[in-house]
Amino acid sequence: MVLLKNLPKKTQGRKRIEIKKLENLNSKQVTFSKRRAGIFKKAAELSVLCGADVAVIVFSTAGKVFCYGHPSMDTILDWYCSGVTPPAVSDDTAGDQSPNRVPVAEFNKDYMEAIRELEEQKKRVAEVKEAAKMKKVVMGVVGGCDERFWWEDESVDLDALDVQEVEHYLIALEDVRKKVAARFHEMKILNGTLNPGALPPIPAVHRLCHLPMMTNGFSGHGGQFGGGYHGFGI
Amino acid sequence: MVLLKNLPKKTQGRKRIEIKKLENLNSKQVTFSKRRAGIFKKAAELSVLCGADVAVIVFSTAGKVFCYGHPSMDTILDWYCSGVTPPAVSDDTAGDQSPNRVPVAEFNKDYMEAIRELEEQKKRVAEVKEAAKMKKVVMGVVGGCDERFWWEDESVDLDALDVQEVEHYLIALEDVRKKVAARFHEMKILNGTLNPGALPPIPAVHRLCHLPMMTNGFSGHGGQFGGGYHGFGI
DNA sequence: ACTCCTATTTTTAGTCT
DNA sequence: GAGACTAAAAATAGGAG
Repeated sequence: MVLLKNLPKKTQGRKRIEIKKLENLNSKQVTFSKRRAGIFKKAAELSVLCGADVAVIVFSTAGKVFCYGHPSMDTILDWYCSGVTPPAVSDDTAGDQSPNRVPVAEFNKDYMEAIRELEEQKKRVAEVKEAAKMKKVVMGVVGGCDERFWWEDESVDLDALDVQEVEHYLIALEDVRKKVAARFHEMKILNGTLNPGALPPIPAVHRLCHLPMMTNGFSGHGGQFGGGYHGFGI
Repeated sequence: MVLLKNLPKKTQGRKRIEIKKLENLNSKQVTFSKRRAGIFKKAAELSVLCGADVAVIVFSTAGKVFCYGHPSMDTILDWYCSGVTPPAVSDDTAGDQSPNRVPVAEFNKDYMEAIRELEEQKKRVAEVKEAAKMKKVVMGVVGGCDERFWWEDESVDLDALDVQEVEHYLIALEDVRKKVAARFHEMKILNGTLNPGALPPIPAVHRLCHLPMMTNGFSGHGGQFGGGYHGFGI
């Protein structure tokens, strides 16, 4: 048995609305923000819960773009556009047939694959080649292991590197930053605490779906952590 | 005053779940279906309510693809990928700045050149890998901090960190990146490669390629939900 | 535009068919 | 898998700061 008092209502609460174009500019903007955040959150949850890979792109009427992608926008669009079958997961359902794919446009599949492979190779070269140097420099900032190593004597001095080395270094570094940033964004989205536009965006990749030749792609598939998000206010 | 009888509950109703990978295959599939539908519905509602243009791509773990797009998948991806500016629309909200759109030039890297470069890189990879192995071996012998290159996916488990830790990590990284970027810029200037003041040091954070464009945002949706949808089982 | 609030609507986890 | 059902969880409209 519960006795319910007739308390005065503080707000009228949520109201049902019809799903039709909102005419009021302000409420349209507010709704856009709220629901956009809602969709990104749902997308992130879907990817975590079900191991699904998801991309969401939203254009506001003002033409501003917002997107979310796991493991990254780049990866999903690559898969989608190229018709490449994404890697199956171990606990995959058996008896899966080839995915029905919707080729977005004509493009050169071989070219895309070559580019992707090339970028991967480049990345590996850059990472491995600059490994020790990179670690040294980063350790200086991040701190951590204070052991001394054999390579510490050769002080990693940025001045000692040539332009190309520094550039490689920078590219690898940017890649790491992307991974961490992506993970950070995803965590915030899952957290529901995301403040759109407040954080540095994940650099997206140049890609053409319909044009004959593809991008030089700084491809760099966002990495295994994914979940990139960027946007710029409504 | 309301008297509530203690009726026997027919089901236990919805239960709270943690947002983490679902281990049970069946419930994962069911959840995938339900939530996927939920996201598509939300996307459609967003586009109707706010006149937004939206695309959603979902890959199941089985590699099957599902997507929704308004006005169409192709349109959204074209806009997103190419940076083409869609026609403006009267309905457009004021105050749109149509900011620095990055031209998508630089796209027609020649296929042959890409292949050739790929071969070159492949050759280098072998030797660089060898060098890396040696370094690792030496590191192992030296002992102490037995971590591998910290930025390798295996050695830094971002999933194991909480939001604050990742944020800290990110800040530190960004710091390093800035230093390297500054050095890079300086070198290029010294090199004569770059005219002083010509460009900001590192585009990283500004390197978005698909910058805001005007949407045509035509809301003359055929039905309540425009957009296309297709998909075929999990 | 963003945060906080709360009443209400909407979604969905679990179960059965 | 796909539907139907229920009750609890989550999202959100509207208002205030």
